[in-house]
Amino acid sequence: MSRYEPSRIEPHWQQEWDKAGAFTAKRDPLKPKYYVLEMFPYPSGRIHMGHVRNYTMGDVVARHKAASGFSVLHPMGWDAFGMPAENAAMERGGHPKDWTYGNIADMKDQMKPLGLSIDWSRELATCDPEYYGQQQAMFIDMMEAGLVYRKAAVVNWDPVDMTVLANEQVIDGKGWRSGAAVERRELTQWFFKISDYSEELLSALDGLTNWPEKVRLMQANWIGKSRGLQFGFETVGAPAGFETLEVYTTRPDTLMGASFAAISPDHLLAKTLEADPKVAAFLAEARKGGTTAEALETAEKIGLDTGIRVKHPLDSKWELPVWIANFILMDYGTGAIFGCPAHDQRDLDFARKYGLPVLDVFKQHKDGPDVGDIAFVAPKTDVVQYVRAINHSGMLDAEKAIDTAIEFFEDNSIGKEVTKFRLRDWGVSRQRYWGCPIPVIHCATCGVVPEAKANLPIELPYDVSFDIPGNPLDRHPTWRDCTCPKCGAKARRETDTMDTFVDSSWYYARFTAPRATTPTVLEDAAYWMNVDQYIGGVEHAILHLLYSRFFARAMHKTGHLPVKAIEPFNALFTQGMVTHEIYKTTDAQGRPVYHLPEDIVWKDDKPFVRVRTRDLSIFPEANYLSKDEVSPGIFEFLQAAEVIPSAKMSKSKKNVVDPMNIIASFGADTARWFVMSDSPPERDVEWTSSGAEAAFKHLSRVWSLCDRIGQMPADHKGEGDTDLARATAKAIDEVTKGIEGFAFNKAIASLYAFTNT
RNA sequence: GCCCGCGUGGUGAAAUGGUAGACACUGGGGACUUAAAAUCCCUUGGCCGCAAGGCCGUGCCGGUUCAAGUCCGGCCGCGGGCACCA
Repeated sequence: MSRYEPSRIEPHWQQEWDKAGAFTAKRDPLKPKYYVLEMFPYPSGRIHMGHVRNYTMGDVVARHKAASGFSVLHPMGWDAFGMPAENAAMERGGHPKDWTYGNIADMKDQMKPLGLSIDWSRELATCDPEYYGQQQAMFIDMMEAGLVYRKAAVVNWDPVDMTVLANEQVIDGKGWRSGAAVERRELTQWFFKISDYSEELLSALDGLTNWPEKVRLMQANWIGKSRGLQFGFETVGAPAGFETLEVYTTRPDTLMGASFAAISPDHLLAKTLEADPKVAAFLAEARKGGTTAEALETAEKIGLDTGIRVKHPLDSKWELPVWIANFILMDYGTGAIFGCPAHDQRDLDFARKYGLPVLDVFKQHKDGPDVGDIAFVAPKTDVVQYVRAINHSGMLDAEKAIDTAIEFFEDNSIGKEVTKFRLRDWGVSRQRYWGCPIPVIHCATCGVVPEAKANLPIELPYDVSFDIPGNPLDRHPTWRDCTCPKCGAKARRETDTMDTFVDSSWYYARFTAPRATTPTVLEDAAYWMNVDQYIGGVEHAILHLLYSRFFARAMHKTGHLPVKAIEPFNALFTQGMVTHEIYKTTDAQGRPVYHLPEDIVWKDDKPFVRVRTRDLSIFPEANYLSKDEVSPGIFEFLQAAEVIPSAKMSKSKKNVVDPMNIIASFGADTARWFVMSDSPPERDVEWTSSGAEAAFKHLSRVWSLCDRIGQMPADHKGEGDTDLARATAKAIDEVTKGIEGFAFNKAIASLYAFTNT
């Protein structure tokens, strides 16, 4: 009888797999291929249970497919650029590069004992010049293909750190690091023309039948297609060049309820009027505050009457005032609207504040024309009674009324149907050091010129310092200074780097030929693409996946991917988090105090802190009290405690379970088994030490069971036992279905049932 | 505000429209042991009953069906996404 000793078995087999190159992906013309990919990690330095769950799912699929006769590609890499490395350099000194590569080495050491079937020969890090140099080559190709351009855009600017901040980095209108009030600034930035693909990225979602419905919906909403009418108001008293004012509306059926027109503070007309000090003062006021959702939400609606008038398109004697209003967005529609207060809440708020008329289009308000303070927005699917209609009368389906209105404008050549998308072009400029340098050069005579491909990669300089705010590339003269690849004159290198989402938008393609001297090798890409199964967190449902879908199309256009790979992920699975229950109270100073459930044992309805007799030391970071220290206070503590059953694991809550400790105590298979059991994989799973112990016990039982069978005489091994044969067949069937249907919890349950028989 | 998803024991959860609660955790009882740990066995939705057994149970109210956790309509609650997008 041997004992189940994972610490002896696991390293042994991991070495054997390594020696045999068991997981090295090979193009095999005799086998169907299968590409399984988990979203690659950011090298923070520590793996956590979420990683274990994510990679175990992929590993189960990869091993299942390999065993089913597929030639499997299951690679791993590092999403290695980004701000944390720079923050670490600023806070602790050192260099982002050293910090990142150190973390990669540490994390790889932690991942190895998990025994994943990964082809490590294809490992890549996005901060390798070998990787980002190819990204630069593609950037240049995309410039030539007209998919990249520069334009001025309004951004969140932190005046202390001297950098652009992402919206998520602005908290209450202040920079998250500096605490300085964020300004809206117009900067010239680089953009990818993702909006060229709005229609296609939207319609192709229908073909992604193996993606979660939820993700497809979120993407569809993000792309945000809408159909409407665009027309020009004839202006009265406007400056030269503004004889008409183009507006866009999705509700032309309410045009007879118009009572004003409004333009964005960023509208060209507003800027033209800025010579007027009153206008200038208003625009300054309107531009204050960040561009974040919160800032916009709490901002009060303010406006200024320009004195300009426009003629109603259906009645030239009817004139409407033109206002500049802070709630009109420049980058949607034409940056100008007609205001219909009765049937749009924003317009109503605005009209009430400035005393503008409110005209009801529908017969909604029996007691009179006043709609009060709540606008009536007729759902497009409703049949409504129009009292002020354009070219029809009485009851009509709102959708049809919109159609007839558009028809009327088109028939009279005074407007046309226009489809708009919410999706904006992707701004990729970052004023940061630790990212992929944008490979262009600013030349006094030639303008903006792409770097010559022969000069790639444009490597980041190592000798930089982070002791003063701002982008160190900006103040690195020998790196910045260069010669123009076109005319040979002295020129200046672009110091912006790319958004790290660019790095992760094509790594799946690079894995098919990770050492190639071109971004991809079409032959390899044609064999391995698409990713058959992609697995990762829902938090990437929109940005990463949308950018990747765009990038695959751009890579096809620039000749780096075959046409079959334009939709790169055949199937997507979004897995839930690993959470951990926690007891929370506050100490005398009001600071939160946390206790983990495994600290506490209930006995006769009284809790006391667990004293471990076995030296498992699963949670060395938790504060254990010895028996003598068990104070009566623990009872009061738990009485007052707030129980948070599914708290996300986080350092501040001290409820992080380090996979390394679990592996040390129970082995990797226990950790893997547990995170796959219990909860359906798309849902959060709650980590419990009892559950982990149960997983270990079960694996031990299986071990001793096999041991006993091994020692049985041949004629007692159960051959010919029809009940056993039936149970075996059932278990195989259920496990197969469980794996293929991403119901690992059910596969595991059926294995429990099998060993219980 | 708009869009989407989910409500099943003490807990995590199972259940092609067909015996609700598989499997696991926790709790209770027992065996082994000087004792404990480990291991094994029994039990564990609620109520009534000594028992055999019975009744009630999938958020709430209705509907379809021979049959509803599952399908349809309405409510309530929770969670997620988007949001001055005209």
